[in-house]
Order: sequence, then structure tokens, then C-alpha cells
Amino acid sequence: MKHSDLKKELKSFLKKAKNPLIVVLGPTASGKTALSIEIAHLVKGEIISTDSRQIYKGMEIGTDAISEKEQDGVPHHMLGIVTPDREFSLAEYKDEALKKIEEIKKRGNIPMLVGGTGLYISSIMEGYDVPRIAPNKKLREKLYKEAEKHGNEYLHARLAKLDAASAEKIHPNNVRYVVRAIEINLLGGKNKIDNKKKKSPFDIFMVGLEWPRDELYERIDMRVDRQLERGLIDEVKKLLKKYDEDLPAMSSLGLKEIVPYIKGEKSLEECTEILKKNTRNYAKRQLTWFRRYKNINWIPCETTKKPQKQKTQTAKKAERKPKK
RNA sequence: AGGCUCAUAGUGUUAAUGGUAGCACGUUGGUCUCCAAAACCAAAAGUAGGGGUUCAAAUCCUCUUGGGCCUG
Repeated sequence: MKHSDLKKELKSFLKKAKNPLIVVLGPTASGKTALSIEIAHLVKGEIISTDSRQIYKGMEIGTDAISEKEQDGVPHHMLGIVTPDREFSLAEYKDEALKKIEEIKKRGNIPMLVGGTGLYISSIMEGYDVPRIAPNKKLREKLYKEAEKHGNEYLHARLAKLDAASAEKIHPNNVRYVVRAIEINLLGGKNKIDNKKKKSPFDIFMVGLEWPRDELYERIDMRVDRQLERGLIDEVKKLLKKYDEDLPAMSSLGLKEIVPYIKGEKSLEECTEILKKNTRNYAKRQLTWFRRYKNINWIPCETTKKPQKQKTQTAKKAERKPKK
């Protein structure tokens, strides 16, 4: 779909849709924010962030969260709603987000999902039936130790006894998944064997931003540089002072990579390169997730290249390949 | 242009008794129902080039090319 057709497509979608939900997605640094504001203005939309990290307060630079000015009067939800020391689960996210959707509908506006966390998007679009078993730290710790002591296969075999179907789907080395599956079985029993695709409660219009891979990687590199200029290091320092490093929130991109620099273990250049690389890897995983949806309206993007500008490593790499 | 030495995937390698070219990182593809910006799986990709010895060469010999060191 071309960007110029967007308005028309949205209009015809809204005409037919009984329970409309607009989903704006794309890999990190693809420009979702700007597009979402544009759409929100077109349809009277309100935005629900589907971003597992922008949930947290105090990580605005690292997560490249939208500023108030950029919001341009469009209501945003699920942004900066908890402090990083509070663990926010998928189930919780889903409940909250669905509540917001209802409120938005009541106001006569159109709910929009905007963000890059595939799991969160899917959980709402497909109405995931998330097992109501809260993570149990003690049990997890015990299971991890077991895996360490007797090997991953051992723990996996244990899962197989409890729940053969899950065991078959989960690779033994994926200890995190194995532990969770055991946890569900031990603490509540009912498992999610019936993963049948349910019909979505929503009429969904999905828009995605599609970049040539090398250009996307360039955008990522540039964004990281900008984040550093905007004071990423100070932000991380503040977070480190207040919160435990092991918190899930602290594993965010732009945080865990900068920590070694602050501790004096690595140079800033080194940390920056790692951050860029990890962000590129993340973008790749996001794209893999999105590919499961065949009905995304991908808008092709492209920059008209400026000849000057300092070149990033990826740009140089891309250049080396003879084009044609 | 005398002597010595080195050359293994994109990168690194202090991997390979003359006998299946390995590992790490990167790259690419994939999995995913409460850590998901996480965790995990898989694949592609290499002996600088030419000759020779050998049943068999990254490995031994030789020439070429390229890098480093030493000596005028």
C-alpha cells in the first residue's frame, strides 16, 4: 500500500468495521510515531502503546518514547505508567489495554495500537488467553538451579512428564520457557494446549512501515547517536542509582549496553557499537514476528540519500557491495 | 631489491599427530500465550594464487602475490 492511499483505505475500513482497531507496527526506528499521529488525526484516534519498555517511567531517552510535544494533542495510553522496579506482566498489560480500548470506544474515538512488541500486539489482537499463573520467583530459582546441576535435558524431561505437549514444542535449551511451562503446571495446572486461533474480537486494520534492511540499520545507528547526544548516559546513571540492575526493565536496549561504560569496564565507543548491534538484532526479531501476519498493509519507505553525512559502519558495509 | 617470518568464512582464532576444516562474534532465516528491547533454534559462508610430493596436503617442497620484522 502506498502512503498516499492511506486515507482512502482507512476510510473504507472504518465504514465497514463494527469494532475497529487500527494497528501501527514496524521495527524499531521505522517511524511508527509520526505515522501514528498522522493516522490519529485522520480518524480521531487514541493511541495505546504496545511497547513493553515504554511502560516504564524514567527511561524516555533509552526507549525513544514520544514526547508530549510530539503527541500533538493525541491521547496516549500505557506510557510511563509504572516505575522500573515494578514487574509488569503480559496478563496485566492485556487487561489494562483492553480496559483502555473500551474507554476509548465509549468516548467515540478509534483505538489504535502503536508499538513494536509483537507479543503485546498479538495478545490483544488475537485475544490471548494468558494463563493466570503469576511468576513465582522461588520456584523459578529452584528450577534454574536444577537445570544447572543436572543439565537442560533433565529439566526438559521433567516437563515432559508433566505436560508432554508443551515439552514437545519447547527446545530443551530454552530453559526460560521450560521453567515457565513447569511453573504453570505445578501452580495451577491448566495449560495452553488449545492454542487454536480464535477469531479476533476486533476488526483490524494493520499498517506497517517497511524499509530496505540497510537503510533501517542506518536509521538505527543514527538514532543511537542521537540518544547519546540527548543524554542517554545520564538517564542510565540515574536509573542505576535507584534500581536494581537485575530487574527486567533494566535489560532494555540502551540500558544494559551502557552500564559497562558507567562502571568503567568498557569504552563508550565499544558500548555504542554493541548497543547498535543489539538494536539491529532486535529489529530483525521484530520483523520475524510481524511476518506471521499476512494482511499487514506495508508502506514502503525510502530515504533519498544525501551524499554527505558521516557514514556509519553499516553504511560503509552496505556500500562495499556493488549495487546493481 | 639480501635474510627471516606470516597468510584459515565478514572479523578474531594461542582449532585441526599428513587423514571429516573447528570455535566465537557478526550476517541471514526461524520459534514464541506472564522476564519478550527477553530467551531459544537453524542455515549460509573459509585454507591468498599457481605448480609439485603423497592413496591423502591448511599442514611438506616450490614459485607468485601480499603483510610484518631484521640487515646495507
